[in-house]
Amino acid sequence: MPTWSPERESDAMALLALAAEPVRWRILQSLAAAGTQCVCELEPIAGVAPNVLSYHLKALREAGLVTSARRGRWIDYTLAPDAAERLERALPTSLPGSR
Amino acid sequence: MPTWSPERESDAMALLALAAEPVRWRILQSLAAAGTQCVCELEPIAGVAPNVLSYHLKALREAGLVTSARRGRWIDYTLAPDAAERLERALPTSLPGSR
DNA sequence: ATGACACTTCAATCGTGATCGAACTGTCGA
DNA sequence: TCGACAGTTCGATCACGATTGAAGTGTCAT
Repeated sequence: MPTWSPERESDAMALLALAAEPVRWRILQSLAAAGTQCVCELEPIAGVAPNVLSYHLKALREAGLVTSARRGRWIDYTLAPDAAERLERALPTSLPGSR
Repeated sequence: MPTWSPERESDAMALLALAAEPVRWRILQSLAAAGTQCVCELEPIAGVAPNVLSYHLKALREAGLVTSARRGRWIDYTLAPDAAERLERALPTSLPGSR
């Protein structure tokens, strides 16, 4: 079995669906640009209520696109190291040969 | 006016939403691999009824991701030349400086 | 000119995922 | 230990896009 497990098609679509949602798109973009940010910093960027933001952050977490760590009262979110690569590979136009 | 207009954020999300749908994802992937294909060739790949396929093809057409041309009874679909590039740029993790 | 074929369009229904409101957990300061 | 703060979770509702079924184009062969 390969050390690197290929993303299945359904995973690819799920990943793209995650990125296609406005709130999550902005979160990912902001994290990609700023590195690590706590939820309170993401809130104005996302432009939604805390519970809605939390809902989307959970989705991103469960997909492994972001990681979270508590720092006192706050919780910091960071883009997963392989997030960009996984998203690129999820595009239907990315040729399968090029990893 | 520029021949190439920058993709707005909302366009980026719309583009990703198009690619995130299973039927359209397969269409795009197949066209990216095979070049040009008529609807009857896409039908088994998409795995849906003709009218549903048509619905999705229309969405891709209106987004400029594919082009269509009638050839006798058949209609050929081709991936737009800039489709792959536009999709890559639509990812929230693609840095804005690199075009 | 008529029927078969290849595909599109339209109106109506259905499902899924995003949002809302409220309650809950965990952390810190006074 | 009490209250305020930072986030999360939960159940219910809503909205929107995908599907369905049927009717409508356009093209070719006979």
